[in-house]
Amino acid sequence: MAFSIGELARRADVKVPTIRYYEQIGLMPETFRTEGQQRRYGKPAVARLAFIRHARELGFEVDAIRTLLLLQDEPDQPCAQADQIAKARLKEVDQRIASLNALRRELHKMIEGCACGRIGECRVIETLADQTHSHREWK
Amino acid sequence: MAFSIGELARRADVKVPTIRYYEQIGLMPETFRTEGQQRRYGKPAVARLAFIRHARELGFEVDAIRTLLLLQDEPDQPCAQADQIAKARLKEVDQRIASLNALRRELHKMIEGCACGRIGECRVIETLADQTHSHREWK
DNA sequence: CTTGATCCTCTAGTGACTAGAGAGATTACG
DNA sequence: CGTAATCTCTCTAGTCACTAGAGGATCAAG
Repeated sequence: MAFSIGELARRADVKVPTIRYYEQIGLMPETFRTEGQQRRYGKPAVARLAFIRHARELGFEVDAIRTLLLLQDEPDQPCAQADQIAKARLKEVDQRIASLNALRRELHKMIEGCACGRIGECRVIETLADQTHSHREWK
Repeated sequence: MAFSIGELARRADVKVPTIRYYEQIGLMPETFRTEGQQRRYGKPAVARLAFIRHARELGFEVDAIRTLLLLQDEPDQPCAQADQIAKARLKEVDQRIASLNALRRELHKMIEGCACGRIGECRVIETLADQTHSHREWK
């Protein structure tokens, strides 16, 4: 039922020291320990940790992830902030999807054009450079 | 025609020391200088820098960006590697889009549900946690 | 030709890990 | 039960991609 930090690392595909680091900065809660002070975890820790990993891979900062986890941790809190946080994240997510789609199209074109031996007119830079300043105001 | 590093920073929306840093690590080419050793840039620098900024925002590592810029810099190189690089990036981009879409749906649901005063069943974690290990093998 | 903004280099600090040392805990086998 | 192999513990230091600051030079406007 309860497993070690190494097992958790394997299950969530995150390195052991990273887990300890996440505990230190408060992303993962402090967990219970054995007599000899070794950490033991249950299944929820796997989901939470896997979530953090994915969110990081998607480029969210730890602070943003913290707020997302807060929504999860306290589902009964009044909507005001939660709604605001969710909306801000949504906006960011939409922008990222749009940018990635633009890049996707360009890469696709490059691969297509590749059939004839040369990359040819490569417009990767223009694709991403020309997205007229989409400043995200939340941090 | 030629402008300063501060002007470049404004146009590409990147901080001045970051530009110098990019030059140092070879993402931005060394540029010409004034008598007094101050850097001067032309328009292409703006596009390149804006591209780097966007790519970084999308979570690409500097090394990945370097390879993308290489495609741009040498459009006549034989297809073999270029094609491979483009394909690897495309795969990654597709995965990111998929993950972001999943997160998007969840956030949307949360905001919808918010109308009635509570967040209720929040499944943000499950959304991103359950994406069965999508190891990217390129670095 | 001065003055204030901008630029130079260099060193050091930040966030988010990642690696390593040295010591203690746990588990698996005989 | 003993002991060897394999974790795990804490702590310090290193990495990557910036970011900030000191101390001084240069530039452009008046």
